[in-house]
Amino acid sequence: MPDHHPLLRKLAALSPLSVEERHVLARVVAHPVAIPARTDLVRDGDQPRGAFIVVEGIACRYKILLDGARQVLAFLVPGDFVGLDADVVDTMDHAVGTLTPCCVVDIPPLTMRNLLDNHPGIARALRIAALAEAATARQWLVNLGRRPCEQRLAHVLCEMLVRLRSVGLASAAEYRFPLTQIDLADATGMTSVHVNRSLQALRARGLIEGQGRSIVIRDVAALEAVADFDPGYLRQAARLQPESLARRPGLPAGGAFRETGLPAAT
Amino acid sequence: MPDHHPLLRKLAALSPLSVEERHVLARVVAHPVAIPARTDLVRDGDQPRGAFIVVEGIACRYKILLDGARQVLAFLVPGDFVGLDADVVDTMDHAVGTLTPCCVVDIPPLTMRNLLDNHPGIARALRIAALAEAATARQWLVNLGRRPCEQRLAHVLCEMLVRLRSVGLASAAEYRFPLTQIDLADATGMTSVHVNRSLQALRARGLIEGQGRSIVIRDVAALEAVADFDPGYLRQAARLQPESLARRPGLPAGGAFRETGLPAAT
DNA sequence: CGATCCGTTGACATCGGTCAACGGACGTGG
DNA sequence: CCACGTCCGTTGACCGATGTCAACGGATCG
Repeated sequence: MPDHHPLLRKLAALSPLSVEERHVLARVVAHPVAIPARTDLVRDGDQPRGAFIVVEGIACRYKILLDGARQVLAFLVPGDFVGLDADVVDTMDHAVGTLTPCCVVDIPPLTMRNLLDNHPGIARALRIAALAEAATARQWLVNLGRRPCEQRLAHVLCEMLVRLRSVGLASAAEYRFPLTQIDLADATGMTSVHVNRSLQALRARGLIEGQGRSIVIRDVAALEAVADFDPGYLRQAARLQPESLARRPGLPAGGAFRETGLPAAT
Repeated sequence: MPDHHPLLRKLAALSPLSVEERHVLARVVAHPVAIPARTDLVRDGDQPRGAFIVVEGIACRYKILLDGARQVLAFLVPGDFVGLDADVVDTMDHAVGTLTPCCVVDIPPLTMRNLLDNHPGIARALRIAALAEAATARQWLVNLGRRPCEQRLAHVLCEMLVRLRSVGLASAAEYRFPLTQIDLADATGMTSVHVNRSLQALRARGLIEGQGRSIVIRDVAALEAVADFDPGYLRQAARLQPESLARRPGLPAGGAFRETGLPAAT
């Protein structure tokens, strides 16, 4: 049973799967559909019908503002799952669309029910995957809110390296990343012009190579340092975090949040 | 059975609760603990132990960067629940702390299990609440990535109006909001100086009143228009969304994402 | 062979950040 | 009760990062 399907790789890394569960997943994933680039998979305002898995290519969650600006909310790479909660969501608050040509597997609601109800290992793995996606969204909030542009880009590139590597689509420091600079801009809250210049700056610093279509990271450690990147949020593994100070530093010590044991009140 | 407890109000609005479930919740929530302002409830890197509910005051999820900058990821208001997934999260990737003095109810893991396993209505409501929180995070991504500062503030103020109103803590257009301009800045990716000026600009436009400690929205509709605010993401109700265009407008029509039926492949 | 779309570059504008100062509110300790 | 320290809101002057506008060339595709 070859384990190189991205979904299997990803889920198995999150929670142990029984042999049977692997077979079930392999069957679910057997018949992908090809979707051209720049095609909506789910539209904003839709009522979702079932779920799907990205098997090849890169897609994204996104929103369009009134003035037409687009914000990319998350990248979806092979192995990523959309629609875990389709059963309780009555209206999508964002869209999902392909950025490159993709292969996608559709999962009808009944299949979904079966996966969740009869295969606890799969259910658990999918839940953890959803938590990792939420953690990624938090990282992006930090990225957009508090990091200068060059660092934002570096962070996204680091994240994609780790995520693609975890499904076997990147080597130690290199991967194909056939996105437009416009796509990158919409993910990082920048302008495509400025993405271009910031990318050049990263190249000039010797941190990356490649002309956008594929990325080579010259010095992974250095890029992660620049980006303040900690891959911990992508796995669900223990790791060490810096002290959680309450206020920005530089302020007198009194500003730090105190700790609370939250004495149980029941 | 008075329904004015924020948690009950909130959950009952999301999913119908049986009388018994209301009683169970009322009991869970019976003994809140007072926590001073600026105190961590959960630290970044912690292993979460159980969950808790904010019953009074305002708290937040946040992260501290290497350079000490803080990004607020979400506000937590009375009725908000933290730690639904404590059973599968081994390490917190962010902290949770109070911004004002709060009352909080601690929920030990066993109580949690009981709620989720034996009270489907509660389980469902909590799940929907978690989805609403995720939707809010997406709104914030849009806010940080694509909106100018004044609009960001307006959006946050609109959001808080709706959220506080839904738990009975705001009138039609007015609520107490005892946050620091620094807190607001850390939530909107701005500087406190600029928050100050932007707030003044909103006041000058006649959109809001009040000196920060409490907010009066002069013209709710106008503020929502400025903010491009659609409250749909906070409830889980049907609503209409603008067309989901793929590319920014102004570009030739060809750029729009096509739609896909995703022909089921099983 | 023409349309597009994308990456690239330059000149320029501006939003929002930085730095610094000050006053008021509040709390604390003498 | 007063004096002091701290934190917060406010303002001004200044600056820099990033957006805007515009142009151009190469690649791709029909």
